[in-house]
Amino acid sequence: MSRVSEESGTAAKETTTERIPAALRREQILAAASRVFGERGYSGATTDQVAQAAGISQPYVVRMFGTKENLFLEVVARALDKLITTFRVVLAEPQPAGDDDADSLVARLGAAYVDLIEDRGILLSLMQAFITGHDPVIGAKAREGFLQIYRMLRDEAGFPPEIIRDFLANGMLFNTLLAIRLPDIFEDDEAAEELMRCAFRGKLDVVLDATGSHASHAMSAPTGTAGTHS
Amino acid sequence: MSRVSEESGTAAKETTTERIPAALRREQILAAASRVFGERGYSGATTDQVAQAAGISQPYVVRMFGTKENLFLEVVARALDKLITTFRVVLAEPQPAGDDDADSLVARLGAAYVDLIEDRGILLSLMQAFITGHDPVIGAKAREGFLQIYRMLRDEAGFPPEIIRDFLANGMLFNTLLAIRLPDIFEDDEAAEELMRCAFRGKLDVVLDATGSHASHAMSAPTGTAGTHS
DNA sequence: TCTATTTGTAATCATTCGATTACAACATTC
DNA sequence: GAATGTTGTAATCGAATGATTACAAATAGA
Repeated sequence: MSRVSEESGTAAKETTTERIPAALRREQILAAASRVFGERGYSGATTDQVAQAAGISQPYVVRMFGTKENLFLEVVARALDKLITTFRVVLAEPQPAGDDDADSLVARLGAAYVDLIEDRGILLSLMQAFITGHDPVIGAKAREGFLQIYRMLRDEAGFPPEIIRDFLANGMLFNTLLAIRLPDIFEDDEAAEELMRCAFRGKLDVVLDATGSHASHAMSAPTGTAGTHS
Repeated sequence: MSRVSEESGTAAKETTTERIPAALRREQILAAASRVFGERGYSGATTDQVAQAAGISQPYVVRMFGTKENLFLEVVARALDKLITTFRVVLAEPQPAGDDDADSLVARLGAAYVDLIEDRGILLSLMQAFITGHDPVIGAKAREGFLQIYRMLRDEAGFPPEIIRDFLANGMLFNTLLAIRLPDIFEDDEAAEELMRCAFRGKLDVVLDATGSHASHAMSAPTGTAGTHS
């Protein structure tokens, strides 16, 4: 795929180039960039790939955000905001009476985290930022973002360090399994299936759905959950 | 830093360009590449950076391995071998009588994993491979490598899936904390310190040592462990 | 309608980077 | 001590890519 804007491509992209308000176009670019950066990483992604995914020209992407780095930083900031907001919503919910505090709250936060997979690119863009810790600018933002999550879980959720550590550990495993594209081989490798059934539990369908890896295969618990419940 | 081989640089590199047997030079390149790829990732690293870290010219690096991709794949394969071997050594050890099986074995495997930080780049190169799962070639190798670890923990260590999941989760968190360079701000951020004390436990010194983040600071348990015990 | 602003692209530039080529210096063997 | 192989680099090529420029077309405001 070269640089010329050949209409009608095979990959998913925003078709039809019309005049759209800059603010809205900006959102489209950010959404496209989130997917592209999440997949290829900061260095691996190109502004042209983002442009094609957004259905516009490469110069427009660059002019809208000044630099590729600014675009990535904006994507990461948005992803972090979305994550923090999602957690705060869960924290604001009344906990289902009868459930013990911490244990159930952790489970609900974890479920909310997994559900973020629907907004493709958010989790992976964040992970890509974490992995780019060597970069002076991106690294600093990544560290601050990671610690912001930690402080939220400590100061707002009231978790002790050990609980937070385990929670973050599961999150990083989830990110890694997504990044390595393990869902792609769910049906072809028994070990992959076993690990993912164990790691994703009731959210297995959500993950396989979002990653486009087959459709139905349940076989776990007879507890409802037939279709997708986003 | 351009491309000409200016002798006497500031960064760590293999000085003095002498004639060295190809097999040995190959090892030097792999060691350098492990560090560079671990830091910058596959796309972010350049063959020239590897060459400078190895103290030789860029064309020599390319000719020795054919392509940058081959070099990365070799680095990752070596890292995986080292990891598997390390785990097998732990499994072959007689468990300290009196300790319950699984729990202590997990702890010893985890400690061995953290100690791999001494061989800089191994853990991060593996993590960088995982995160490059979108690439057809690298991704396939990464998935297979990840599953190889899983199968080893299941079939050789005899762990149930839940134990393996928790073990891998802690490993991914460890990798992420390293990649994001959290040790760099150990002294500057209380949340970072708290999280790392909790996540690294008795291995805190080993990590801070290996990452060059300050030297002594103990303050945890009065249980020996004064200096570095590699 | 005339002008100014906004929204967009084509063309292209300058740099970076993986790879190739050609060649030099050293070592080994007979 | 030539001949041959090994170890290494300088020079450079071509493609990729982030960024810039110049310009076109639509839109809004007077």
